[in-house]
Amino acid sequence: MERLDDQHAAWLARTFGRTDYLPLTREDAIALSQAGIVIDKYKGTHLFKEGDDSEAAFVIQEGEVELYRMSMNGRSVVGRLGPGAVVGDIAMFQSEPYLSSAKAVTAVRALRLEREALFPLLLSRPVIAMRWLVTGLGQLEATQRSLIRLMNRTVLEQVADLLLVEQDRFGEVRLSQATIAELLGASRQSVNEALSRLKDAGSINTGYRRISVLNSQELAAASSA
Amino acid sequence: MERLDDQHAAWLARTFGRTDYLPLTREDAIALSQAGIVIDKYKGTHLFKEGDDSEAAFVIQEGEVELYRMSMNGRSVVGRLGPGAVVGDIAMFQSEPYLSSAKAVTAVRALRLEREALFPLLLSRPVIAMRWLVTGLGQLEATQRSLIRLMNRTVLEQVADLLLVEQDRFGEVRLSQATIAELLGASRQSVNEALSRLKDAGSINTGYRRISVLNSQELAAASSA
DNA sequence: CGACATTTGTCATGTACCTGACATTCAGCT
DNA sequence: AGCTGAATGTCAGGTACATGACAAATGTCG
Repeated sequence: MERLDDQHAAWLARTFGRTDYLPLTREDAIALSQAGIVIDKYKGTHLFKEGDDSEAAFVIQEGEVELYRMSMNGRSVVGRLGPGAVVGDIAMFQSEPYLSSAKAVTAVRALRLEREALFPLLLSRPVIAMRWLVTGLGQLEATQRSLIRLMNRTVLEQVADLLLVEQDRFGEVRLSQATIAELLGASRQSVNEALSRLKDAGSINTGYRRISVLNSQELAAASSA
Repeated sequence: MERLDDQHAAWLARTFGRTDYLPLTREDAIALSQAGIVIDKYKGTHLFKEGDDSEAAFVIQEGEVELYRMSMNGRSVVGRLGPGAVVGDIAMFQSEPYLSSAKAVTAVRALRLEREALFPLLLSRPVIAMRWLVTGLGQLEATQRSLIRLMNRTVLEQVADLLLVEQDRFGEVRLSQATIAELLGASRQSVNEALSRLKDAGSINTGYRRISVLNSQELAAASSA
């Protein structure tokens, strides 16, 4: 059990709000991991839903979570979050119901932190509080980027920008065109057309649920960032 | 001088990341106000510009600040922030240059906190760190709302939503149509048309640089939130 | 008070994008 | 292998919105 804790703590120190200037001590990391419980969610299930009482926040450890909100005109995806990110904290700190839903798009493992356990922890462990702050501000930055991506831009430019941001270290983006369309609030047809054009220009290559970036320079130019 | 400090401290306790569950002691508030210096900015001047080295963060005390980014297609406004809000912290915590510009749209008074002073303060005063976190998450929430407002919505719906969020306690919004258009990333003409329609429907009244909300219910319906 | 700047109201034209519909291709499963 | 659901590719028609160009109204300042 001790060994498992250590492993978990090391993981947290590496990924949760990672900064070079805020080292997380072993004690800190263990305190964090012991303040919550690890939960597993199957693909497609919800961590929480819009309107639920915000009892807990979640630190994602494995998998990907989609934050979205429903409205009369369908779903609006606010963001997709991976390991190291925090979800559900906004509503919890504001003592209001969750304002968006969080769904596991893959199998997800997360650390669930109840309000009652988290607050004392943050107040007694400043480094954890700072790290939490850093992850939050990281999300704020990403959301600002999404905003900018949408404003004053054609679908072609939006797609180019999204591909640049979303590509992994192999230059690949593993999303269906329908998903990309949802992230951008555009129609799948428009995304398809944009991708075709980028492909014709030689900037990318497309496949089934896979897009590979061939020329970042050209893409950046096409995004008119 | 003591009295001035007290006054300042009381102000900070009231407005900065205000929560009912995290009381800011007088010592905390004074420590915060003494960690930085108060600066004044004339209308139209910049607190910082995109690309500048991120040396400091600012807590707005009076006035309004506009956060925006330039691109090939013109300005994209990320947000407008008033008293109690924090700007410039994202870049500072990430040790990167500012990624957006902050301009005073009115005369602005702000508390300027250098990186070197702020970090020790946050690490030694957990309540301040938590409050900082709360303001950050509040901004994240507002930005998510902006995102949702833009996605899958017509200009009419966007305008209706904006008016609901932006109205003061007298039901008034003091923005020019051009400014609203910029906030939404739409054209002034479209905003004008949307406002005309809402006015015809009796939901609002319009004047020079002023819009008064007459019927929030109808507006909410028109926003299809 | 009158001159000027800002803001609002309205038109005409072009186009990017959405909706809906359908054929084709791909991946996973038995 | 063959079947099935999911994802991609493509077309036609309609529309919301951008752009550009003015006129009218409102505020501001000498």
